[in-house]
Amino acid sequence: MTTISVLIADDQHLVRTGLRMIIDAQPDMQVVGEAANGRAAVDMAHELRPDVCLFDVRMPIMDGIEATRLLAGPSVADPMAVVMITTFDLDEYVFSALRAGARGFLLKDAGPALLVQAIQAAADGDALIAPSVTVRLLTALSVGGPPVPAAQPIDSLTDREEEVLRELAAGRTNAEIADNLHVSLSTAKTHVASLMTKLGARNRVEVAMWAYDTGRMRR
Amino acid sequence: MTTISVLIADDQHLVRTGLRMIIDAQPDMQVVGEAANGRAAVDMAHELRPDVCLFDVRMPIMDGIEATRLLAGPSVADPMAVVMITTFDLDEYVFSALRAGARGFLLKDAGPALLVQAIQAAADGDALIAPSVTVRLLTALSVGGPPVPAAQPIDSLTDREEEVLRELAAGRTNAEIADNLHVSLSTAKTHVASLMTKLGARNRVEVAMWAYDTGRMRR
DNA sequence: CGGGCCCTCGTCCTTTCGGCCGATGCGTTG
DNA sequence: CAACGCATCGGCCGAAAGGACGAGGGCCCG
Repeated sequence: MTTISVLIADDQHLVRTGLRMIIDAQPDMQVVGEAANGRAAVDMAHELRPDVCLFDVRMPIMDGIEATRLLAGPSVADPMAVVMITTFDLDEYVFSALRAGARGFLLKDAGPALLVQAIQAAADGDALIAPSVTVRLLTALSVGGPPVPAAQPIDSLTDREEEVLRELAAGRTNAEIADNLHVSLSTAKTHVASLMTKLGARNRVEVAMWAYDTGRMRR
Repeated sequence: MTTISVLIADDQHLVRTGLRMIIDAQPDMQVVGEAANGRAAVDMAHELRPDVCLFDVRMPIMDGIEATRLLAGPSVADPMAVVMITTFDLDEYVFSALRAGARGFLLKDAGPALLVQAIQAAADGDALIAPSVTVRLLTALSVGGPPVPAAQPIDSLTDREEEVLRELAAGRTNAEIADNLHVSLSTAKTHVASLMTKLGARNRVEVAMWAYDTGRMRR
């Protein structure tokens, strides 16, 4: 029996610690690293070469999906085993995660036992998906249409856009955003417009929702 | 040295387990119960009488604020020590939580050490608030106006308003809401207006945020 | 049966949003 | 240096949102 090394990436310190304690409590598993964002997670994964990566979907700087793509994507030579965790069970995430090469997909309301099983499965080269998620998968597959909705990478946001996004998601008007960021109303509107375009949102509410879902909101 | 008994309430299983492991790892603390929503938390608190309650703000059925009010509110004979945890550090929460009688307020990205300290403080009859939250508190207090924004219990929403709220928080426009609920644009606008009034929101984005924060949105 | 709450719908008006242009400057990169 | 991305700003326009009203009908409760 070999010990399974695990790398954790989640932007919430308490969550990381909780996951670590659950995993370290397993006799054959050990957490070898923690990262607070996707960028750091990718770097650490390259350095530590853990048996399994445990990534949260929503993380600042780089989200878990993108990190997974870089570590286990189709074009990666030596793909790693990545298990994704998310608070939200939105379809988009499941598909994106699996497309990105994830070997597992769990919801945060899963039990510790399922987490351990998922890690074990990923280490074995298998994959475990939360039952509730699987149902959605199968439903989507059986409904027909393209097996999996086309991927939309979402252009990465510029620094300024991230700032505007936070303001917007706090319920600020364009005028308030302009004031807070010390720019003209025109500029604020320009940034908001490009946000909507990049995210494919139809209005600012959708942008705000996206900010919440992907963890871009200060929390 | 007496052992501090702790009741945990969070709707996410993994988070509960993580918190439990952190707390149980302390020599003088022990988790005596877990609840997945506010209603259950209040019941369990009455039954178990823990030294400290650790509540998440966002929970289904009944949120952590309301649960805190029932256990530690001004009108409670024998108030309990409640520490609140939240992903979001929106001002509304801080004030609401403290008004509801909370003895602590932490962000989920706090470290385990801070969590332990906060529980210890609450058990001692003290209170610990996350530094980053404290800053906001002091700022709000120094800005002037009423020391703490007047408590607004938030009139309970009508059934129809709840429906409109869900539509709105999904990013729908007034016209779309009207169509989906089979009412006129005027009616949809009326409901949205009353939602904003009741929630004290300045625009629909704030309403949508509130829907997310209070767990009214699917997640 | 009156009063209150809710849902419904309407009008009028102002503000904000969102789209669509073009333009300047300033770095970085090839 | 040229090209490009990014941030900044402006104007214009129609659509949407939001505020302030009034008003009718249904339903329940005292």
